[in-house]
Amino acid sequence: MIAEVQEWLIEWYRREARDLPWRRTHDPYHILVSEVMLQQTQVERVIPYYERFLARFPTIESLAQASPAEVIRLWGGLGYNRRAVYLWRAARAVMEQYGGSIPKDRRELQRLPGIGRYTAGAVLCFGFGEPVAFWDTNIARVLTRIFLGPNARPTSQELDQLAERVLPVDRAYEWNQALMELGARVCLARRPRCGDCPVHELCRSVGTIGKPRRRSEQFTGSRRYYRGRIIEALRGRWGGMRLDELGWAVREDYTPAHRAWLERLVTDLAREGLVEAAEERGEYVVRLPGGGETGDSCGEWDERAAGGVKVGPHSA
DNA sequence: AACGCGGGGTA
DNA sequence: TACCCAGCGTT
Repeated sequence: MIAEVQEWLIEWYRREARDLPWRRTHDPYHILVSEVMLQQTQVERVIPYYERFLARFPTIESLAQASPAEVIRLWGGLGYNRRAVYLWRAARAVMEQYGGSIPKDRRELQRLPGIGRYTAGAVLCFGFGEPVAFWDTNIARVLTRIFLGPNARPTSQELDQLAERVLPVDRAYEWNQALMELGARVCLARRPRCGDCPVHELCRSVGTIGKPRRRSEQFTGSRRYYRGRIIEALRGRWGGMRLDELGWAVREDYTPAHRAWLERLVTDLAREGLVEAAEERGEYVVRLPGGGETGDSCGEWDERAAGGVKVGPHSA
């Protein structure tokens, strides 16, 4: 049963696989960039960002030498901006701790910022060609449906064991890619297209329907929305912005009465390394980290020279 | 275990 | 409008 699923699914993948740019490389750095971008983000949206990012930062060293501000700017529109900071920090860490070579070890990979269980496994398998088992939401759904049935609710550990048990160690790359390809195009969460599935004859869930999603909350006007607006406003401002100026840029009805609200957002963003808040000439100025006149266009950005996260006075 | 984190495409 | 989406870090 397992061997048949492996055979049919991989055969289907060889015939049907989309020609995605990260499937044309085994460079661990390129794979890492693609996997971080693909976290919670659709394939079609990632493709142009992936191409642009690697055109600007073809090596992990070039990424490590950039300012976080430039990486955040290049990330603009992709969403989850913290990923840009994590990726940049990971590049710095690889340069400093591993001499520029991404570690070929699961635990060491998972110590890097922004790299969790899934991404570490994907880098090992797709970058280094290691026969490792791992799972994301797609793989979890596909494996659960095929091998456990429509009512199964496996724990994380059970999914680890299942993925491990059904992994064909001599064809791990194609197997893992095939599972994700099937999950993305056929074995859909809500409406699986079992008629198009290469393993529907073997699947324990064939013909069943996915469970309804939980309602997504309102985005416009949310905290997330304004965080995104703040980063977007700062992307076009190399000199930074005064706090009130930033307030006007992110909401039409801004008044100084909103200042405490805005300060809270800015200090949280600063703590996460997405912005830099500093007092300059008596003004409270916010900018992307390392994006000021001191860094960016000329040479390597130095974290120590920037002095880490600064937060200006809370009084007027 | 629960929560916060973006954004654009599509029905 | 509401729904969808190759996770991770924090609490």
